[in-house]
Amino acid sequence: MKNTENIIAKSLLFAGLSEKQLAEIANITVVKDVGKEDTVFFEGDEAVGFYMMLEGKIKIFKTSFEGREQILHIYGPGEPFGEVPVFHGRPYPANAMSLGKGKVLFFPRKEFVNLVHATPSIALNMLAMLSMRLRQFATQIEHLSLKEVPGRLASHLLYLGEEQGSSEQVTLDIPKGQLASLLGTTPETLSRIFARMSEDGIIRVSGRKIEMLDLDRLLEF
Amino acid sequence: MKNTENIIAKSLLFAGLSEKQLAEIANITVVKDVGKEDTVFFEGDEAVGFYMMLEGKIKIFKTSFEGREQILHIYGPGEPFGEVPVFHGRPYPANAMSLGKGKVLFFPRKEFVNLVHATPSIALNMLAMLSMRLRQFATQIEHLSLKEVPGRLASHLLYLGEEQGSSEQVTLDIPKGQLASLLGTTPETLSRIFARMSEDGIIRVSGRKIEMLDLDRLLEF
DNA sequence: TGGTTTCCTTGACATAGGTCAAGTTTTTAC
DNA sequence: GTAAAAACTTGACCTATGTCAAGGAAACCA
Repeated sequence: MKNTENIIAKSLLFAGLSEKQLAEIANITVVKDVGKEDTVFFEGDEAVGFYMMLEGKIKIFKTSFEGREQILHIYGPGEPFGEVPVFHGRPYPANAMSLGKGKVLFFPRKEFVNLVHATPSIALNMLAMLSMRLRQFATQIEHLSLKEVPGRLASHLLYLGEEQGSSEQVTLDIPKGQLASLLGTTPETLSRIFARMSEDGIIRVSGRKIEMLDLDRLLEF
Repeated sequence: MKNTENIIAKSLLFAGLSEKQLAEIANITVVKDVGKEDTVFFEGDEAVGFYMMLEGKIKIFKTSFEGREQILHIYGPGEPFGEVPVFHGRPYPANAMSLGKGKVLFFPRKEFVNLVHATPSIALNMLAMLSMRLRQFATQIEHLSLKEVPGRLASHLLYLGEEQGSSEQVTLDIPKGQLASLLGTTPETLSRIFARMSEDGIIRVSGRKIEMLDLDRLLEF
């Protein structure tokens, strides 16, 4: 339970709260273990609350009738998910599935709404959180509509570079098939683009490690 | 100014507030006239506040390097826009351009943030607002990635049908070229799909009026 | 460690939809 | 009301990327 409170305290959502408030929050939550490929909720399920990742990774995604999948987000420790329906009472807009073994923290809707009413700074943090997500979505829409797959891949690699603090090499944190789904394409196409970029001397791929050999051309996409 | 307060009072964002609170809100705002194709803000501009549409329509959009455009939203009277940067201080994530003559209401950032701090129910309304937008974005991403253009058009027509309370005929509220940009395609492709659906007896198009002749097949997309 | 399952890659192929260009129609403005 | 501008349509063409299929590599499990 130490770990749980630690993650809550460090999360953006609950930043700036007092010890006492944090304890109150931890109090209304329930920890759940999730196994690999466990579904936490399905699109259309009634939303009884939202979650925060404690350990592991979760993907939020939509599925087409034919079975193709588009990942909307991948979240890790400290990041909330499934919070959208909390504020207007409709069902979950997408599916949530664990990418491996892990733990999630569940916040029951009613208790959390009370907490928000009583704690304005949570509301403001949540506003900041949702704003960031809207911004991310706007970028994702832009990329899907206006960029080709190589451009989306380049953006993602550069993003990983920033996140990992390296402009020379990055390590994919998800399987390539999942990356394809995040970029709105298929594993086959992604694989071909990795191959082409390698031939062109822009990157060098070995497993999940990617060396970025030519940042200029990567930026051009 | 009567009209202005009326629109504020009826907006979802300020629903449930007292007369006095509404007057306070109206007090910090400035009305601006916009002409056809006036830009209200550009992507990357520093966000000094946000807006609410009073009269007319505004499009929020991104542009690719080559000049193609993807519309993210089209808003009408009573709907706020440009509010995302208010809550985390970064620049506007997209462009806003008027689709015709109209009026917008400007809310300076600082004053509005104070108001939100002082009025928890505005924060909660805003959370509901942003949640709805996240949901819309999720749907838009789903459609861009997982549906073909005919499917996106069909969804849009059915959506207009609901909005206009008719399952037989709808009237486009924007030019077809703009609709193409909203659906993430080009005018040429959209035009062809209109033609094809007409040939197939699914719809009948005359100018901006569209008769939906075969709802079943429209739903199948 | 060996075997099985999952993941990734590559080839062949089909096609949705983008681009360029040339009308045609509709709208706008004087 | 007419001319100019904008919006829309249609044709020809091309390419990015999806699908199906099969082989290879890597990861996982007992």
